[in-house]
Amino acid sequence: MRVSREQVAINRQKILEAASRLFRERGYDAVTVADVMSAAGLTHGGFYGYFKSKDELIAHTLDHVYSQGDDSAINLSRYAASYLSRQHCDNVALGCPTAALAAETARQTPEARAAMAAGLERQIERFCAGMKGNDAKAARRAAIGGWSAMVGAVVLARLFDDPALSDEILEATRQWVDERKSG
Amino acid sequence: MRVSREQVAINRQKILEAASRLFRERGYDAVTVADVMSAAGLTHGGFYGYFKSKDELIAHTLDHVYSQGDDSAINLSRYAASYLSRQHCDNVALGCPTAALAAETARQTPEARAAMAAGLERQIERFCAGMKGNDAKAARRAAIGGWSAMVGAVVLARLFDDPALSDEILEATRQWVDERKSG
DNA sequence: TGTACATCAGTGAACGCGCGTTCACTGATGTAC
DNA sequence: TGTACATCAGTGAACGCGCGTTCACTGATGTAC
Repeated sequence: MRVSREQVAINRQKILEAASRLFRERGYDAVTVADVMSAAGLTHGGFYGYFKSKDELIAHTLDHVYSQGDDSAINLSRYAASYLSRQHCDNVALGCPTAALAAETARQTPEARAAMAAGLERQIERFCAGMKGNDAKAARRAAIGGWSAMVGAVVLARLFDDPALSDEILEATRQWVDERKSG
Repeated sequence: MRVSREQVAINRQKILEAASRLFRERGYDAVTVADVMSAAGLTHGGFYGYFKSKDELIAHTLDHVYSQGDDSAINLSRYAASYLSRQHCDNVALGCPTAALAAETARQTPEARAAMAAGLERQIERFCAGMKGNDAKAARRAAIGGWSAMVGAVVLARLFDDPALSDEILEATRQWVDERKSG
């Protein structure tokens, strides 16, 4: 059952979207090619018409997810407020791919690593662009330090079953990042 | 070939040590029971005399690795200096299990999650105990914020193939944590 | 515009492999006398 | 202390399952006239 070129393009996006959600939620290894195709409304056999291998899917999914959005400046404090929220912490599947997958991605193919590394560089640039003050070096330090703290805090907060402790990690880091900015 | 009780205790430690190294290095899924047993100098069949399942090994390994060391106070800045070093960043296998495995552990069994969560709580307590100043709340915030930043920075730094960028993440975060402390 | 044919996206069975786990067996250890 | 036997840690073959991947086939799409 051949489908139209248009549908092929749509299906490719569906596969990437499904993969992006599932990988964040369960990690690369726990998600099968059949899971992804099924979530995209297709059967597993068709997968290899779109990608050469599961490894290629992983790299393309990272390219895809980090290519969304623009390169506009981001205000660190404002970003931290939503990044370090319970909502984001609970929503792994649609949340930050870095917080969900960074450590695992470091063990994937060079292509996957490169895709995420490129996304991170862009993210840091956007934070830098959103910094106030005229000391460029200090701004970059604050961008990197703040971003590290956010990613680390969400990773740690997701480990606690006790919501009080989990919230404390998020809230303490949010305040700490803010204090730092005004210090 | 039965072995002595003493040897059994030694072998158990060897299995846990091997698992702890391999899991950090490759992640839980990429390490097989046979890999662990082989690294411990045994064959895979004997595994189930020590643990009920691979999942139980994961939880016990986390218990094991987080139970090493005492509950003494840690100075955040001093700790950051070694934690955010190239040496630690490069040595995943013997480095911080939190940086290597936190996100993946959040998707493991409740027992594994609990083991790591308990380790994190203890770690935060040790940082709190090492804080100067008499504002307990601010100390705790600094302990949590600093620890989040350290974990996040190592996770991010490990993604970059370019050592200059990787070093920048580590160094910027180290300075940022230090600035914060003196602010 | 219609028709005939080539193309090829999608299907689902099948393959091979490696994994976690089980098990019959071996032989050294531990125990009872 | 020595001897005889029971115990059980370790071995490696085997099992069943699920995975990534392949493939023959189907039938709708795209193309050429």
